[in-house]
Amino acid sequence: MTALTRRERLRAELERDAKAAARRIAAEEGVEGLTVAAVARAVGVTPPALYRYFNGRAGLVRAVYDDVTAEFMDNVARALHRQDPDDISAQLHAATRAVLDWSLANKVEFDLLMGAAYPKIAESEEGIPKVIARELGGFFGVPFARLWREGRLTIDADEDIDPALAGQLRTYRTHVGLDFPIGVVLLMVICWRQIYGLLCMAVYGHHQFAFDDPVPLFEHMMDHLLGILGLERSPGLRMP
Amino acid sequence: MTALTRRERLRAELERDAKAAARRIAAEEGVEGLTVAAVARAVGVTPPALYRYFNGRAGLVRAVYDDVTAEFMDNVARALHRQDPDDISAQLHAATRAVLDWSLANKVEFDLLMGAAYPKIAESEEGIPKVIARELGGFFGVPFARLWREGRLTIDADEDIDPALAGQLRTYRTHVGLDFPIGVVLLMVICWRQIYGLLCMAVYGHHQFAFDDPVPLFEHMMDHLLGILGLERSPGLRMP
DNA sequence: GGCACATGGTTAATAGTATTCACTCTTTTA
DNA sequence: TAAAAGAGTGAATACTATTAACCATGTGCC
Repeated sequence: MTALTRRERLRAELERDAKAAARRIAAEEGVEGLTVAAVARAVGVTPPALYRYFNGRAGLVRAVYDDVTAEFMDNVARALHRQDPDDISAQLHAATRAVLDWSLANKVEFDLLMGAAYPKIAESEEGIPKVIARELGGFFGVPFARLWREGRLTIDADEDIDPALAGQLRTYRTHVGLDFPIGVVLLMVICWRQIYGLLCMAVYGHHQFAFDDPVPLFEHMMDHLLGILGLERSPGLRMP
Repeated sequence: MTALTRRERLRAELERDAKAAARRIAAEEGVEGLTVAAVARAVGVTPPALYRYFNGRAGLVRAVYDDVTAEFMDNVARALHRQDPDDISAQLHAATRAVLDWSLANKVEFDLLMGAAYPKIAESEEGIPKVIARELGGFFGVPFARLWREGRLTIDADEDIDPALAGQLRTYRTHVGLDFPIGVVLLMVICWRQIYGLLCMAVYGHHQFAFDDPVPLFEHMMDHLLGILGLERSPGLRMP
């Protein structure tokens, strides 16, 4: 049973409302518009009251970050699991497209997760939960691992990789907790580099004067990336 | 002769000092730390005085943006012109490396030029000078044009490019004012996508837990990009 | 030279922000 | 039921931007 006292219930409600207000304000006004006073107004209390719930302004930003991270992960995971479990091409395509769509629909949040606001959060006292890199690496790492097991990837041999780079690739592999040659990790990074560049172009509006709609570039890139992995665009791709 | 009145001289000096202080403060404290009050303190006047020089806080940010843009352009141009004028590989390599080095040494400024702060500036009343896209496109566009003229590029034929994408590529080509097939533009964008992704990874510290030093990844990427262009790493590369 | 005007600074005032502290009212608990 | 704990408020401090009124001084003209 919900053996919640009246106080606990009210507290949970206000915390929920405040988080929701913070997310909405951040999305509408940008992170710099996310102020303690604005959230207090939105939930109908005075600013000092929120200090019983959050660690000041930084705590509000952090709360939004945690919310947004969960939403993002969920989004990508659902896009991936919407595909045929044996259709790796569709899985990678859909997951990547989900990243693009979410990022475009949530530019402020993208900035928090992967942009300029990220380093500040990472350097905060709480830091970034290790889970994230592992989980996100996992989304893409698992299909890559399968492609490798099935012998479909053409990868560089360990000894052909610059030792400095190889060390970094091993660190990354350890972090996401997967077990395949660092040549596979290198392939993942090569793909991510391009995806991330396209995301930043689209979200930050760089070159927007020409590439107003990022989808044509995205689809062209996906064809290229799937090609690198020995795959083709899947006819069974399921978009939401 | 410098027929400057005392007043004009003092004004020029204060403007110069204020701009320098603004740049320093932004670099040290981040753009959010760049306040009218802080600059006023640094140059020894009261905050309202700066309103005779800048359009408030937004004007200060804009002044820093303009300064930084000029510095960035100059940096890339000098790295490029330091190379043998016939060594396209060295030119592209050096210019790209200059972009990376400058971005890492000036993370806040990078954010202003190509990151989250960029859209706000682009949407301000003054907008972004058209010159920039043209100039930056030119740095890389000119070597690409030469490679194409020399018949060294393998590019997609116009009719093999998705019409939606082709239209965007034509817009881009018009904007930078160069004259080659859109397949060449596509190659440029493919390269930029990867460079930009690597820059954002390095500057924003994404995946920093593993890729603390971005240079190994950068050099690996350059080998790949030069390969796409039918080039090899130049032995004559001159680094500063 | 002296006078009028333009320039560029000041102070004061308004309004917004974060944050801490002391206090009070309410709820919980012993 | 009385003590303790919790959660809000109001006041105070210290920042921030920005505008307005004001004043001193430099500039240019007669």
